[in-house]
Amino acid sequence: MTASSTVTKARLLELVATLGTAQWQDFAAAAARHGLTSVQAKLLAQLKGPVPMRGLAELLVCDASNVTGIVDRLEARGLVRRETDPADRRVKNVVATEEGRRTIERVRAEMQATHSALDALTEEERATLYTLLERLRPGLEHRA
Amino acid sequence: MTASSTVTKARLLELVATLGTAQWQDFAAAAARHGLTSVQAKLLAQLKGPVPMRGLAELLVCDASNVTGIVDRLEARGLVRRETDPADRRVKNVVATEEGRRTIERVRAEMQATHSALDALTEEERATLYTLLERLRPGLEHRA
DNA sequence: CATTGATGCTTGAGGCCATCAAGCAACTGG
DNA sequence: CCAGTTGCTTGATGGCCTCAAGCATCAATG
Repeated sequence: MTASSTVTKARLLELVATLGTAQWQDFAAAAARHGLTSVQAKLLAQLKGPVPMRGLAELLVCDASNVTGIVDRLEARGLVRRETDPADRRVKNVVATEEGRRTIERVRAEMQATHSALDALTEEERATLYTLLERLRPGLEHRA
Repeated sequence: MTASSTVTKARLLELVATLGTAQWQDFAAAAARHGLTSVQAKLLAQLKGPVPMRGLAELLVCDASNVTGIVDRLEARGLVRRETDPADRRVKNVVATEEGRRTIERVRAEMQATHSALDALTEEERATLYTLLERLRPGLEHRA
């Protein structure tokens, strides 16, 4: 049993990795069609409301100084805006402009490969998949 | 039903994305502990046998000229070797050295977050998850 | 053969991503 | 008011990535 379990686990791991990169490339390709790099699109996707630079660095798991450049480029295209926080003038809150929101929404809609992949499942199967994946989350996320 | 189905689909999509990036960061962190960038590790992971540069470019979905640099850096560290193909002297087959194989094997083993996440499922659940994910593959992969 | 074309790889220029160290501005506690 | 902390930016350095151009080799044709 240990043996067969190990095999299943290794294969499952590989499958998850394969699908993960396929979805990522689907996302990157959709973003590229709108002149965005994947990281720019990912940042834009996080902006449901105003988020300080520091918060973006944590969401993207990278250095804060890196965020400066990414936001610079998005701001230069008018997809994003910096607003200095009135309560603490050190922090700059980043908000998506109307065009930024429209753009990221289109990117999401244009992830055809991902959408068609999910369409291959019935609603019930999607629910099953969801609960299984939900159980994976704690193990994957409690890392720095 | 359309409405609830849509909600489930959007959430599922987001969950898949979240887990995908979490796993990728687990991989990147493990690679970094061995002084490898994520792309270098990913390339190394593809080398079950000799693979020509062109083939690596397809596997990594990037330009061939990019592979040159990545292999250069891996070769400089002795993790990989270029062998010119005897049948066609234009092609260089890349093979992992013994150290390269050992290194990537350690990286795989050290993906603690991923392993512990999978340990949260019973073997039966893993099997279910596997078949569900397997059904997603065709939709995700038949894109250029 | 010799030429023409295609294919595999590399090089160089240019741009983005990523980190680190250093710095400035603004808040905070005493 | 002053020392320390925090949020952001800048500059240096290096890796990733693409495109255009180039060299070497192979394959097909006359």
